[in-house]
Amino acid sequence: MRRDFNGGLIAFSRILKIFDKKTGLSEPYFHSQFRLLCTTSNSITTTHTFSPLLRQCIDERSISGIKNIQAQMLKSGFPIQLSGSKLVDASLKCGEIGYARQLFDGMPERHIVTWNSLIAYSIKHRRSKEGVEMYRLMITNNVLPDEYTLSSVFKAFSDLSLEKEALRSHGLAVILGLEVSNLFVGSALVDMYVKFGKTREAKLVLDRVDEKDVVLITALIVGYSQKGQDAEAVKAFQSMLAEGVQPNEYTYASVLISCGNLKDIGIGKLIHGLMIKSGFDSALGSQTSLLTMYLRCSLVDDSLWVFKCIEYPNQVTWTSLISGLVENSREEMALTEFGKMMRDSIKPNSFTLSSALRGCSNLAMFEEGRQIHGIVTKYGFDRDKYAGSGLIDLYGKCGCSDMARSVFDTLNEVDVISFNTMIYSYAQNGFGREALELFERMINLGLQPNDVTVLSVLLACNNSGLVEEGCELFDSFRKDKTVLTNDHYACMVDMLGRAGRLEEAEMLITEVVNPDLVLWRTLLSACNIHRNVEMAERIKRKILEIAPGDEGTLILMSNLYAATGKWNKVIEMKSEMKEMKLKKNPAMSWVEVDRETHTFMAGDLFSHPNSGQILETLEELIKKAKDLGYVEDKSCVFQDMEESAKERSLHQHSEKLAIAFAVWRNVCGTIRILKNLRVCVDCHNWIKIVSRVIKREIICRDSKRFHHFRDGSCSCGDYW
DNA sequence: CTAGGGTTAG
Repeated sequence: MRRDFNGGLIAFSRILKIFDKKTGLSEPYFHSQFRLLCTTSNSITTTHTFSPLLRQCIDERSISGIKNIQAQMLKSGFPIQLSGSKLVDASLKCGEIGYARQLFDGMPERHIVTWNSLIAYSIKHRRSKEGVEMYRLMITNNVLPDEYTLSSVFKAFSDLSLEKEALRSHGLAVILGLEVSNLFVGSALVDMYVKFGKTREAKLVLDRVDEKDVVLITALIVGYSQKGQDAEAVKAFQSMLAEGVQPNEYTYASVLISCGNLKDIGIGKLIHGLMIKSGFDSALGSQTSLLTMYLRCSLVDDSLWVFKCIEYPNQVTWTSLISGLVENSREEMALTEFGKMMRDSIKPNSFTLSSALRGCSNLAMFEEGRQIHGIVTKYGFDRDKYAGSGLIDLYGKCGCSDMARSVFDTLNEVDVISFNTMIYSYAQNGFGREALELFERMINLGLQPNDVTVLSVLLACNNSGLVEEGCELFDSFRKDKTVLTNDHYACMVDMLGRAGRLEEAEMLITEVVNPDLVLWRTLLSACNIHRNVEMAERIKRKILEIAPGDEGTLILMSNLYAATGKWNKVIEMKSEMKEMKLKKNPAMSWVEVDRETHTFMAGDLFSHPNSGQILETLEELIKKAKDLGYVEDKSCVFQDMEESAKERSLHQHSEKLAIAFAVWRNVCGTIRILKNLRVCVDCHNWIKIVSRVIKREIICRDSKRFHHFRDGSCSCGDYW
């Protein structure tokens, strides 16, 4: 025993010299540690006697058992602090941090393991604040942190964004030599800098660590991947292989996400191969990332194959599949998979629900979307901003901006994206004033608008004929040095162009560095509306330089020539289109009746099973509309034909067929139809009157926006 | 007796 004391003394004084020099810690620290060494070496027999009993208490999670043992310890004359760390550890393992803390506070001397246990437990159980407070207490009590303390406390610093304190403790790790020699400390540091968003610092730490292992390198790869430095992530992965460190499921899980972001299917498939070879292709986390990678690269079939191989997909796996399918325009399949997920009793989260909702809104599936709204409510995500923006998007795209607004108003937290979604809902439904009001509120709340906000606001002005407001806003955005894209310019060109300010619109395009097809075509379409053949021909030449034989351009020109009676030019355009083997997109409309979608094509009177009843209803509707003053507007027939044939062709437009069908099926409430093209003037006039005839609201979503027809007028104010 | 990394997102 004496020798032990001496050995301990020598060792401690040696350490003390080093510490003194580097940390300035004082003698009392040395004495306290030394006394602890003596007492713990005395008490070994005691703790050993109680160890099996404590283990039993832990197994049974019995805190009363622990208190029993504590009482016995006291009775046998041993002060708690001698075996306190065991009791603290056992209490923590029973989940009783309160009692552990009570024990801890009653100990006049605490072994470092006791400190570490409490700190680690607090941080692991989302009580980082308490963990850090303990850590500070430890320092002020002159207990020097060790590798265990540091590797847990760094996580708390990143949780609480305590960057300054983190740097001080990093310094301590450097002084103690733990940064380079202990992998736990090293990877905790790398992870911390990653969470602070400082991948450069993380890399510097990694470089200093003596012998790198898979966890350390993976922590860095995760950082690159999450910060969008995807090329760096792949590079780190490659150098890891070169150094002979074997990746594991965590490594694959994150590097594959970067491959997906890079859309680098070559390296993605190579890594898939490595995964199979090393057997990590059966780990759920890496399988999920593999699935995501294939979906990001638009290889839907490969991703479905991966999914089929997964035995027990979890919430994240399903969510990844559903959102990826929606992203790849496979909405129907996404909704089917969502149904399967629910049948498998896998709980959805707000990501799952917002993806499923996006699937519905892309297809304007109102009823299906309402069902999912029910699920949102059931799982308590009604006020969640992710699920909420899915709902706002759904109701916006189904033409119900008031319902969208009531969702928006109940959210418990709003951010730029919730505002954007709501402003866009107003914009596409033509509620410009409401959109602008919301935009102002967003600014007052101090939220920084992004490119989507700017586009939504301009679109709102455009769709409501608020040309002056739109121009003013656009000027202010330009002055603010907001980054304006071609989409923003296209919106302005459309706004000015449709208002007949064609020269101004053309001037605006000259500002754009790289004017694209859409921009010119927008202007061309404005020329079409205002029958400006001279300008249109000029624009047409410009477009055909960028995109020879552009289909949309030829169609627009042909329509313009038709509208101005230049039939020989029309024939010229048509033959050119024929030569290019171009066919006009057929005009189509959809209507959902009893959760079933029916499709109608212009001029197609016979393919629907109920075409007889539909035509009968249509004739009746046209007759009643005529009684209220409907007259065919033949200016939108772009073919050279007899007047009566023109009328017949107008009567066969797809939206008229769809509405007739909905009326025949006696759809209750609002009739909602969808169109792939813009609604024509004649149909617009007709639907306005029909809404009065049937005393029902008709909402029509065309390729650009919504029209709400009610009691003889339309929400667009005849401006679209 | 105490310690480190991952996958879903409007």
